[in-house]
Amino acid sequence: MLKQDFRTSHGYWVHMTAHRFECAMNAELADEGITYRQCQVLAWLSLEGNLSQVELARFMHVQPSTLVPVLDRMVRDGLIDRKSAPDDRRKRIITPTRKALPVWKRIIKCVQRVRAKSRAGLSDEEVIQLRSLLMRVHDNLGEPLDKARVKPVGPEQSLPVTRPSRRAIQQK
Amino acid sequence: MLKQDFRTSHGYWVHMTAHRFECAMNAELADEGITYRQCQVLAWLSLEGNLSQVELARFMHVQPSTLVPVLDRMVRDGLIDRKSAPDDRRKRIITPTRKALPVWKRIIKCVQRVRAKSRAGLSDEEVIQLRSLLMRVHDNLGEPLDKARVKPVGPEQSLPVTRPSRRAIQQK
DNA sequence: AACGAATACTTAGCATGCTTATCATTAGGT
DNA sequence: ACCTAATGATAAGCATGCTAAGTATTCGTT
Repeated sequence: MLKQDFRTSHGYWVHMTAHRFECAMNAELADEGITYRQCQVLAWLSLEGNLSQVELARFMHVQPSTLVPVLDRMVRDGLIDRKSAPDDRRKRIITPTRKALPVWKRIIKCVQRVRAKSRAGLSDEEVIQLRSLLMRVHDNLGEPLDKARVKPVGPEQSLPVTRPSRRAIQQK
Repeated sequence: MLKQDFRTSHGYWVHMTAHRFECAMNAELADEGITYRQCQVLAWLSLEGNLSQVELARFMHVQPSTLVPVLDRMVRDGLIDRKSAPDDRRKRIITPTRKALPVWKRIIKCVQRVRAKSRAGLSDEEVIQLRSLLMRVHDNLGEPLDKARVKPVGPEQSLPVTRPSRRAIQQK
């Protein structure tokens, strides 16, 4: 077998680091009885307000069908509600329940702990540079599945904001 | 809901970039009828030689039980063999078949394409710096589950798991 | 040598992911 | 208005992930 030491590649380290982030988050979140993915749902709802399932899926860059069982469990656990939209009866609007707020507050603490731990020993400049390099690699890899999903039709009527402007993020 | 713009955090971009890497690899590998995870199995075998399932799981940083269905499918597809080890009949040694070699050669091409695409516009120094920053973040986040798995040779090895059980979460 | 602990693998159950197909509803063109 | 196409949610099938529990085998200590 041809040897190929991928451990020297940046892709390998992106993968390993993401894995550690997710494990660290899951370990912190276990006490809250919530998973990493469920926490992301609450995060996007807090940032963007109530969303339909398709909108939420687009923000999270997963398929709408992937979200169905995730949301099912969150409804079961009383973290969110699914309400039919009056203007379009196909849509189900996802809304955090009152019970979700205290959970979300504790989640923010978890995130801050993991973030602080992860950047120990790195200067502010290094963190910014890491983020900037990652964003460039991210953009290089294109839109693997959005392309097929986004309709390039017409005068971009309700273009559902795939991503925020790069500049807005940079200058923070 | 309290707003918390995680899109400015390096953790978010690690996550998003890893996702894109995996999608790009899966798209390339689809023609080979192989998945990202299966390709990693061949990669580790090519790098470390034949391994038992536990050894392979350790290299890949997944649980041994996770590997069972992955290896089942690879045996089914004729990519690997599971041979009982003569010295320890509990072990099953994983070996790539003859059929796996040409697949592996094409996989290397896929990896090289994705890697080249991902680092477009980045200098060698920037790639090295990215990798170096990722490794520091990776190390900061510690050993989320290796700790329980790697025997510290000490007297305190019976500690089963760090994470609480699913059921304990349910009844929160 | 005997016996309890550790190890290797498997199985079962849950939680994500994806693709493809289906159903209901809405939108668009004639 | 009418018919077709597009859209939103779901369902079904496959591929990973994890934990927990079970079986077979080996190790370590006595």
